[in-house]
Amino acid sequence: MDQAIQLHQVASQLKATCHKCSLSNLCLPLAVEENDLERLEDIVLQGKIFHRAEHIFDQSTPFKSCFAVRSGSVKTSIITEGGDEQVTGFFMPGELIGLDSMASDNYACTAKALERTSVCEFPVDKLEQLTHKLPELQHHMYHLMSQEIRNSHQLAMLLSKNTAEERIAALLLSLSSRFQRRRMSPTNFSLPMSRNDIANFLGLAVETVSRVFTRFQNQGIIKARGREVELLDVEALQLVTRDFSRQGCR
Amino acid sequence: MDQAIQLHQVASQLKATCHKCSLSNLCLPLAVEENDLERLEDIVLQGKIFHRAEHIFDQSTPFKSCFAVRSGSVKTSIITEGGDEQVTGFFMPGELIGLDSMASDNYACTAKALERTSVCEFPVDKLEQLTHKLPELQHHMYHLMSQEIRNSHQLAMLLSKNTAEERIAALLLSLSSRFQRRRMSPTNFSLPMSRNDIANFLGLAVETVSRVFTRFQNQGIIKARGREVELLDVEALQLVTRDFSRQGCR
DNA sequence: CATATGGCTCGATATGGATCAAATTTGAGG
DNA sequence: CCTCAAATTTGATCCATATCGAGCCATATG
Repeated sequence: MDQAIQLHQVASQLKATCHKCSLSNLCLPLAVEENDLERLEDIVLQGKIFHRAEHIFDQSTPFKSCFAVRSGSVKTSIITEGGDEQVTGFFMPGELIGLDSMASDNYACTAKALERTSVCEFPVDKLEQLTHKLPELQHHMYHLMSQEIRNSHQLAMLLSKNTAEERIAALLLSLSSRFQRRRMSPTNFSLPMSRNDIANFLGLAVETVSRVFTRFQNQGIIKARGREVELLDVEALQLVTRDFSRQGCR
Repeated sequence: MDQAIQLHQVASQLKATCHKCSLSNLCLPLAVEENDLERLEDIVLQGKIFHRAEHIFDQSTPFKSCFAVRSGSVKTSIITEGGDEQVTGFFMPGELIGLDSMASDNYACTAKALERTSVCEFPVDKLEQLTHKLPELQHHMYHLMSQEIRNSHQLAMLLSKNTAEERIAALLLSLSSRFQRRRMSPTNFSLPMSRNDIANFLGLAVETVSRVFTRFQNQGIIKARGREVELLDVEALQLVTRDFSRQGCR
């Protein structure tokens, strides 16, 4: 086959289709007028696939792009000089990764696919140029970053004031509402991350996470078999989290 | 005196002078070309004074402005439905408050002056318009917000993985470097916040904070009389924080 | 098939820091 | 200088969770 034609086909495949994306109501396009969408599509590198455990980017390598999750899920974490890992977030479809890196030349964390995951890449230089032209998009970026700060504060609060049960209930409810946002079952889903990741993220020992899961199960609040979770009594979970707002924590 | 003249004088006093501000190398003007500074000055309401314990803004009231600290210091905190307070940050001269509120119509937290404090007010609607015109300023805003996310992650890390001693050492070092940035003594300063605020911020009991202070003192690492602190052995402090980076945590 | 490996769970024990109670210091008014 | 309230410190006890040890299951490997 003619190589030029082949290249053209590849280009067409890569050619973005934010228009058609089912996540456009969550992701960046949300902010953009229909007729400006093409401009966003011009800069995005769409549909990159990563397999389980593959790195989307690595801490301390040159910061180039933000990434939106299209399908699958991603874990971000910081590796300290001591070699400890701290999970800083879990990202689901429609959510944007890399906002914590815009303050420096290098990525502030490592992003790893938790399963087969498809992402859209937004090169920051182009993204910044574009937000400069589209005030709505700029506003949306501020919005997303601000939300990220708030999530992070909520997490800090969870870590500093709440018990193991409260933390885990909060995480389950957060995941639940994020599944719901994507029109999936809010009570019946499969956790993309291991108990280890949960423990690390919530500042607990794996054993504690495990124990709380079984305790919840014995109380009839959830049903859990491995990563498959069913929330049997959402109100009870909300009660456990007490004054902890549902949308908090990531 | 003629009222018109009087008003004019007030206006002149309020008229911004980012040009002359000694903090312009920390604050927003940093990003702005000399000849664009006037435009920033046009939108800023400069030199508002708040006394100790006065609120600069309140959680859940309409979000209007970000504030830069000019002198003094500010504490931000979230009040949960249960009535608990969670301190989310301490802000020193040159630092910007309110970035966590840009995602919503209301302030996400309450900002309270810890002492007699002067702030510059940046109405967000105008600030956004201006960042739209000045790409450098937009970039700087991204930078600041990203830094805030990172600080918040660092705090979460501190809260989830580190001991009481490590947390307090990290806070002292953070304050130290922030004083240094303002060309003040990095080893001899007075804490703007109470032991209670420190405890709340670091997720500890007041008693624990107190005990760690005396322990550090007995070890000859610091000297503390009330809020006056002298860091006698910075290296020892850094050693305590282990793998915790100095600029982290706020 | 046997063995290794990683993820998860369970029980027993240890401990850092919370909590409770009380003494001491500091600071603002009068 | 005195008084009262608030902030800080100190001491004694308690508890949630880490830690250690071990077993179990599923999947991967030689």
